[in-house]
Amino acid sequence: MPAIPREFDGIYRGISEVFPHQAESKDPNENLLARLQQSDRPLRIKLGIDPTGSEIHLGHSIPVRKLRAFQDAGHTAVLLIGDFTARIGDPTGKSEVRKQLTQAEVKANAETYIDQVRPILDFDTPGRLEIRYNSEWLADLDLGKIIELLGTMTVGQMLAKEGFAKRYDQGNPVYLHEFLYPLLQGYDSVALKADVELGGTDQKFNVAVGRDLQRHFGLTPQFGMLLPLLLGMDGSQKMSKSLGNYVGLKEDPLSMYSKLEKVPDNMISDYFELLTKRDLGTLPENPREAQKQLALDVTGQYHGEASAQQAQKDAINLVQGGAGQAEAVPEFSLTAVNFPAKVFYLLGATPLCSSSSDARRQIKGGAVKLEGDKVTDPNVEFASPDELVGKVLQVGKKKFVRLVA
RNA sequence: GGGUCGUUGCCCGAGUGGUUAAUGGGGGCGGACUGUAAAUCCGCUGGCUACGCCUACGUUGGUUCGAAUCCAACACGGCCCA
Repeated sequence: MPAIPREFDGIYRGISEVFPHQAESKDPNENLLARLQQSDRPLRIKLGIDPTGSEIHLGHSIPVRKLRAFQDAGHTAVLLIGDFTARIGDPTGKSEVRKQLTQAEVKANAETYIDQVRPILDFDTPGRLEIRYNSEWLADLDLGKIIELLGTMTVGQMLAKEGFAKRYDQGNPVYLHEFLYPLLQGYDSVALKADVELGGTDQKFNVAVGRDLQRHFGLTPQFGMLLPLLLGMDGSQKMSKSLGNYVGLKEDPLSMYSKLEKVPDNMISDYFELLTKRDLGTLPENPREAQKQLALDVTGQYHGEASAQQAQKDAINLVQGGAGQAEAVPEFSLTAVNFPAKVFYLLGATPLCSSSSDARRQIKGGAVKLEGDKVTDPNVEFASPDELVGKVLQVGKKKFVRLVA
């Protein structure tokens, strides 16, 4: 494929696939590069997000960052909140049916989403951002229209979609309403007159349906730009909240930094490519050093450089100096604890342990320290908060809490 | 609608009347090691201010001294037939 002109570096960085893709073609309907160069108006770049949870993570940030790259090139980011489709549940990549959400949940989620992408997108330049909700056109779809949509696809085409076929073959339930999802997402592209739709590689089918529907309704079909799925911190599965291998955009600087400084070695380069603007040719040889720079860069994007630097210092102190060194240790108020209190009970009350039973186990396992001293007896008792205030309670190497009144 | 099989702890999956908080694996957590990692080795992995008590094997009842294990109804799902 011909070299990508430098002004499109940001747009073409780290992508997985663009389709349709006729690299040699000058036809703006077959070659995104040609479209970008020939268009006399800002293109409409669609990114749909389903407000199905309240927290978004670095994996979600990738297409959002791409959206920003388009904004910076003068195009219009159309952030589509799938408030209506969220209530169906996208079956993509799911081995089972997703639960349906209530309207209130969806609305609350949508608001926090917008808040979380604020550091990434350009909210200020006029004409660069459009936030839309698909209930706007989906809520009142009449049956005739729905049947028209259903009529554009065959069952065979639907089943060609990997998730469906697999679930069906494995004898798992596939519900009819799930067939509607790709069609509705595609119809969103019709309603928004999207020129490009962004999505993870798992969205290829849905994006392609969007093209078909746009053509069906007499519009120019959109381009699909697919982005790699970010692997989670476990290095083996895609980042997702339910797998617990994620870094949330809302996390405090210290925990964000701590997680990122230990991304598996084989993922460091991908993380730099997808989450930063760093020139990949300049990465340090030493993986440890690279991890630190990555953590600093990404944490800085969400919390500012100063906070990121502080997080780095704290992370080092916490591990090397043990308790008490860092300034950013989260505090835990003893007001929620009844005295006299035994250590295991106290520990169970903090976020350090999931229960008092768990606390006993951790103590037995030799994981617990109070102000640097190992706790071995779960039954040692404290008569009043006074003897605890200011001290640092620790479970394992990285979980700390400073006790306060 | 009919027939048949299935439903176990975070997940998968043993267990078919009596040390059963329930074999095993995965995941998670902790310890050693290390690069604050990976790999490896070891331990833990329902709850309760707790040497005892409580809740757990889809739901609700039943049979039994005693059931996750037997029976019935219901719910949900798979497959086959219509």
